[in-house]
Amino acid sequence: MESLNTAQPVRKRGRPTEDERVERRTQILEAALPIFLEYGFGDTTVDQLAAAARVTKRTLYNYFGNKAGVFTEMQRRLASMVSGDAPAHDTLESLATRIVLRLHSAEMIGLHRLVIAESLRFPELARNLYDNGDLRHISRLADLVRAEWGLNASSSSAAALFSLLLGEDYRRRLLGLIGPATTEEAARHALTALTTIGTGRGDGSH
Amino acid sequence: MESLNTAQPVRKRGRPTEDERVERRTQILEAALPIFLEYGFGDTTVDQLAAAARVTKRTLYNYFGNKAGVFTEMQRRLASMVSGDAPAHDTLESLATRIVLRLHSAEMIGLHRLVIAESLRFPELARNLYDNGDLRHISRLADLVRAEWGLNASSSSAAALFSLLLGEDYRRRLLGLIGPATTEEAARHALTALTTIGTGRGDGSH
DNA sequence: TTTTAATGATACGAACTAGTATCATTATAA
DNA sequence: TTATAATGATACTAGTTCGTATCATTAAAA
Repeated sequence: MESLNTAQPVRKRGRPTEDERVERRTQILEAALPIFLEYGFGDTTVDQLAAAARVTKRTLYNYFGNKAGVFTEMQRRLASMVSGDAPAHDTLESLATRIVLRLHSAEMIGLHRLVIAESLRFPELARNLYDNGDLRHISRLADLVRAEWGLNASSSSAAALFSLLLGEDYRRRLLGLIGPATTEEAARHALTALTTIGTGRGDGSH
Repeated sequence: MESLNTAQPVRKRGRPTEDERVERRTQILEAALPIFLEYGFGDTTVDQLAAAARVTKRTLYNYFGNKAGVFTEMQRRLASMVSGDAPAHDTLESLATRIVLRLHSAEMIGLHRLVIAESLRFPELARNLYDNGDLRHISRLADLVRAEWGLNASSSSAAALFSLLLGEDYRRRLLGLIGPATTEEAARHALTALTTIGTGRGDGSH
């Protein structure tokens, strides 16, 4: 069921330098990510991983020991991916919009689905996603909530706001019922959530 | 070395009546549920299912054709499980508490985790969970929101309320980071969510 | 130059698994 | 009573997959 040789750019053979080793390492991990995202851990075969990275299984086992080794190594590279980079200047609305756009993207939905599915087998993966994802987002939201709404807005506002930024649409996307969010949808969604938390009643009125 | 059999209640052999057939059918499906919840679809073997149901593979294939047949048949029995039965008289607070207690239980978290993991392979399962779960909960919440808060509270209030009833704790449970909710935690959680939506700011103050 | 570590290509073994087949058995249906 | 459908118990087939092994090859290291 796998496509056979489609003009592979044959790799050189001999002994690699140290730089080439680290480069190949990242190359394998980057190739593994979309495979795991699509097939999950159990239904991804080592042959798939090797083929995607244009590497033989021999090399793959040489670098990572086994399949779980590739998986757990990959997750360490995801910290920056799940948290995203924070612009210096940000308003609550722009931050909320960026969070929605990010968490409702196809890549992040796929990643979350994978991590949830494998959370019992790979607890570190779940912990990593939560600490570097949710917690950082909530922390940044809390800073801006205090800055824009004053100190009487307790820290639980940020957590509630984050839950609304996910909302039903996020659940629908996790379940594969709808596609990723557009920029416009994300902005509208963020604004609605802000209004709901800021004024109550959640009817989006002003 | 007599028998490895640990006192299995050996089943009778001959031809079963129609009643016995339906009974055995449900018996197999009920036994399959916890297995699928624990191991997922891919890592559950047919031998496991047969052993759990105290039935031979022969019988299992006779009833359900194949492994996916057991899985998809099982999901039809989950409609009532995911929606729950609705008491005639309910206040918004009691309904919210019951929803939290239900959705944050170990069984429901396991089910959701499974459905999310297999949502791409079994889209019907995801659709079933969402329609019979989320949508019904939101609908019931919307009725009571209108009844207790008046008609000016739009229907989006119910969806936002539902998102808060899930909240960060639900995410933590999906990721296996914390255990199921106690009755007290559920009641407190529900009250906080109601206050957040009802008054805004989400600080739980009155 | 010589040695050696790493690789490509490929084959292989061990284990597991879905699904089928065989045969005796037994209770239901005719 | 007799024929038959369904089962238990178990073995089996065919396919898949993880991980290892073999051998030639090549470039870095000594």
